[in-house]
Amino acid sequence: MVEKPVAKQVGKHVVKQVVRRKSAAARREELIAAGIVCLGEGGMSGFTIDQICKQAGISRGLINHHFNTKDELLTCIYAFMTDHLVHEYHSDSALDLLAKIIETSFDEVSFNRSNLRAWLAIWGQVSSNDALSELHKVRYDHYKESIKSALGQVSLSVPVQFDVDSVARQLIAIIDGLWLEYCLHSDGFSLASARADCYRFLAAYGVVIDNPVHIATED
Amino acid sequence: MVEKPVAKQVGKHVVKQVVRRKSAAARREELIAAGIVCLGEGGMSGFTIDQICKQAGISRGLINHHFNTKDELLTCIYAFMTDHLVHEYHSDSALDLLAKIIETSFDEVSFNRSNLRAWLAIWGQVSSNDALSELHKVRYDHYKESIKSALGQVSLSVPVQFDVDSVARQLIAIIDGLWLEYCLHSDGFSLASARADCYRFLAAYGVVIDNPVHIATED
DNA sequence: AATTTAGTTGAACGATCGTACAACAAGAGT
DNA sequence: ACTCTTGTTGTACGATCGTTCAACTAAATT
Repeated sequence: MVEKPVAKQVGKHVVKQVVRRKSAAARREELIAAGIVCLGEGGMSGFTIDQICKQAGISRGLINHHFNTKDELLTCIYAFMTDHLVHEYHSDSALDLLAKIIETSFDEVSFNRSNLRAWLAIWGQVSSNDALSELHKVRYDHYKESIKSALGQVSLSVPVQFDVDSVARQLIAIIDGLWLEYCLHSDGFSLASARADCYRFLAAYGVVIDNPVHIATED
Repeated sequence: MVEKPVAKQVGKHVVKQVVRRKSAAARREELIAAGIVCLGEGGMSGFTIDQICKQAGISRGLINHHFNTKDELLTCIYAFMTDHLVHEYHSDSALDLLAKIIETSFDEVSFNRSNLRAWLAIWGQVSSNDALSELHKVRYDHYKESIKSALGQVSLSVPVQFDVDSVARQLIAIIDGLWLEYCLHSDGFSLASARADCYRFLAAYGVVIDNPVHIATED
C-alpha cells in the first residue's frame, strides 16, 4: 500500500525524491482502502487524517484535495463497502440467491475481523452523519427487499408456511449478529461455523440448502 | 440530571453559589449515567470530558477525581450496563428463562435507541481497550452459558433434536442483530416486533413459548 | 520547447482533546 | 469554634484534531 517516492538520479548522487503522481480516481481508491484499514485497526479513534495519510503513504494535505471533508471520505468508504454486497443474481434461483448471500456474507476476503471492525465503526456513525444515514437507508432497504423476494419464492414450496417479512428480518439479524460475535469474540468462532449456523437457521424453517458451494479452506 | 448550585442567601441579596456535595458513590453513578447519555447521543465522538461533565452538571476537573482515566469510566459504564443483564433466574424453568431473556432484551427502559447507540459505541471500543475487552469476554461467556444451559434443558422435550451450541449462537446473534437493526433503521421497526421475531425463531426449532408475560404498551 | 493542467507537499491555523494540579470549601468529627 | 477530610472548581498544559492554503512540480497539452 505505502509507496515511497522514487529516487531521482541527478549527476552521480541521489539528490531529490520524485513524487509519483496518480489519477484522481486511483488516489481516491487508495485513500478509501487506507481508510478501511485505519477503521479496522482503531475504529473511529484510528480514523484520523494523519493515520489515513500515513497508511496511504501520502502527505497530510492531499486528502482534502480528493475529499472535501473527512465525513465525505467516510461516506465514500461506506458506499465502496456496500457496493461489494449487491446480491443481484436474477438469473439464479431463489435458493441459490440465499446461498450466495450467506456465502459472500462470511467470505474471508470481505469479512475478516479487521473489515468487520470497520463496519462496526461506521455503524456507530450512521446516527450522527446525515449523508451516511441516508445512504445506509437506501442500501439496507435494497438488501432487505432482495432477501424478502428470495424468501417469498422459497416459502411457496415449504412444508410449513412462515411469515416472510419476519424471517427476512431474522436472517438479516442473524448475519449481522454473527458478524458482531465473530468480530468481538476472538476465540471459538469461525466464518465456517457462522455459515453453518445460517444454513441450520434456514433449515429450521424448512428451507434446505444442500451441498453449499463453498469450498472449506480455512478454520 | 443537571443540578445547578443552590443559591445561598446572605443578607438581603443572593451573593454566593453553594456547591452541593455528594458521596463518591453517588457522583460516580451520575457520571456513569451522564456518560451513557453522551454515548447515546454522539457515539464515541460525543463521549468527551467536556460533554460528560456538562451532562452531569459538574465542572471539568471532577471527572478525573472519581475516575483515573476516561477509559476507566468507559469500562465502568460497560460494567454497569451488563450488570443489568444478569439472567440468573435459577428458580424458573428453562422456558421461562428464555422468555425472560427475550423480554428484558427488548425492554424499552434498557434498550431504547439511545442506549443501543451507547452499546454500539462501546462494542466499537472493545478491540482497542484491554480492560474493556477482558470484561466483555467474561460477561459474554456467562451470558452464552446461561442460554446454552436453558436450551440444553429445553432440547430434551422437543420433537426434532437440534444442536444446542449452534442454536445458542443463533439466538444471541438474532438478539444482537435485531438490536442493530432497531438502532440503525429508525422506521418500520419496533421492540414488540423484535420480541415476536425471537419467539418465532425459537418456535421454528420446536421451542414454543406461549403467552409471553410481556404487557404490550408501546407501538 | 513553452504553456497549462492538476496532483502533491508541508507548514500553519484555531479548536478541542485528556489530564494534572493548585486552590477552595462543604460537611463531618472533635 | 476548631481541625480535618474530601468533594469540587477552574485554569493551564501539551498533544492532536480537521481544515486551509500558498508554493511546487510532474505530466499532459499545445
